[in-house]
Amino acid sequence: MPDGPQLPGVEAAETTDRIVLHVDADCFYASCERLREPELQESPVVVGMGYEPGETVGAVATASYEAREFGVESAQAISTALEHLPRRAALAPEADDHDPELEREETGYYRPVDMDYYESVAADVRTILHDCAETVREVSIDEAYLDVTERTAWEVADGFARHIKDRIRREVGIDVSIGVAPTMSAAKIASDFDKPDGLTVVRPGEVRDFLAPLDVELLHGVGPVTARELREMGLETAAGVAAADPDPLVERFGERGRELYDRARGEDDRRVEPKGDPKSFSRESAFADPVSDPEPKYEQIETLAAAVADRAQREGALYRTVGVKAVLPPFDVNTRARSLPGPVDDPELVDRIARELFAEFDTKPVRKLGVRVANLEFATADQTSLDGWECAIASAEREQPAVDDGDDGNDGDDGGQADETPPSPSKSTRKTGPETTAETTNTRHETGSQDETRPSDSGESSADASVPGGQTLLSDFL
DNA sequence: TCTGGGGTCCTAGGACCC
DNA sequence: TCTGGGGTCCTAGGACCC
Repeated sequence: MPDGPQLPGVEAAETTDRIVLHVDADCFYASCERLREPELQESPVVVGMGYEPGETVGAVATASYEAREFGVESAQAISTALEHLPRRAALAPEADDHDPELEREETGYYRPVDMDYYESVAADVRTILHDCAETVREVSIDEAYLDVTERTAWEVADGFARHIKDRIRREVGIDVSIGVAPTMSAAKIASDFDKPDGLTVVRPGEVRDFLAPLDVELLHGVGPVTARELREMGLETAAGVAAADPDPLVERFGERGRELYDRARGEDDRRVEPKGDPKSFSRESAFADPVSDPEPKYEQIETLAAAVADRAQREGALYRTVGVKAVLPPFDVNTRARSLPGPVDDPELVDRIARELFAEFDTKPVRKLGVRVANLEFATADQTSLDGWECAIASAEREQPAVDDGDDGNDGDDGGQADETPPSPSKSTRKTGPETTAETTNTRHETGSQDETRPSDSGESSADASVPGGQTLLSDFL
């Protein structure tokens, strides 16, 4: 995004170097666990899912630096992590057989993920960050960009960053690493440069030299696939990319190639902006072993659909698209989605559509399932005033439903959604919600398109669908 | 790394509209 | 009726990030 609206002659002011901080908590989940269990302070700590007895699927969410020395890494499978670092509790009962000294050194503590608690810690950190900057962009629970141009100057930027680190340690009790640079991308890399408890300042004019020796995969947005391709092009470091001919990069990677080239040269004119509303909500879960039987899979779908719908409801979001994900062995990711004519808040409909979309996989072995809602709309403050007439529309619909049907019917599935009559959200929970929505959609399918506009959706899935316990389901909707 | 969960963005092709 | 061009929306998949 460019710099926003500019009047002629104002550009000069806009080129002033920003002072951007990237603040990144060190092994955040593990730090949180230590916060409430100070005994864990010096020991290896692993936070993850799937360590509970009987669980076999799961992965490491965060490993403390002590644990990393044993080879435990983020995203590592639980089984691998346990090989590297047995859990302490598991060894304790046999303490007599072991050298206590050894135990202390070669075992670690495991704690299950507790997002609610980490959220509360993150909120405390956020308060401090907002206190220290004009603009804060929260990237994730443990990471944020700050624009502090108005709060400090380059000459004292390291002291300013030090102050933030100290405040967070003193008032919250965790360590963060901070990168300071004139651009977001350089600040991000700088915060990683000296982890943990790091502070790296890259001043204007130093960015390209700072980046030059770094491996390409350290550039934000370069993962294993892109790194390999870059190497095949003979580009190993940021300096290599920066000195390369940009044309082949753009040819190979499209827009990303251009971005890569710019970033490697230290060019990045993005401004720190607050994060907007979320774009989607999803829930997924894996089976210990691939499941072929439809029954348990539909049970999972139901659970996930309910969780997603509930989340959207709690966040005050309406959604227009419902999707599912089915991961088949070995790791074949399939997604299916369907959009509705208008935004809804309708848990039953989420469940219904998810089941239908999933039908084509219901007899296949599946290792993982997901349900998602997207195309979100959030009621904003000024929209709450619309609630009144939304209700009015809703009741008008009840009296003369034909109006809505006719309207929806003639514009097909796409195009024209944006400027058509405001879709009336079906305000869930009430029994009438799902029915209204289903009817609307139904009508659209039957009369809206005389020729099948989405054969794969409506046609096939209904044909071979055998939805357990749901004989009303399909007839209702299709 | 044989692979958990929650996200974002980009791309390509099809359908549709004018 | 073989057939242009611009634009948008939708779906599916992929790469990436934490």
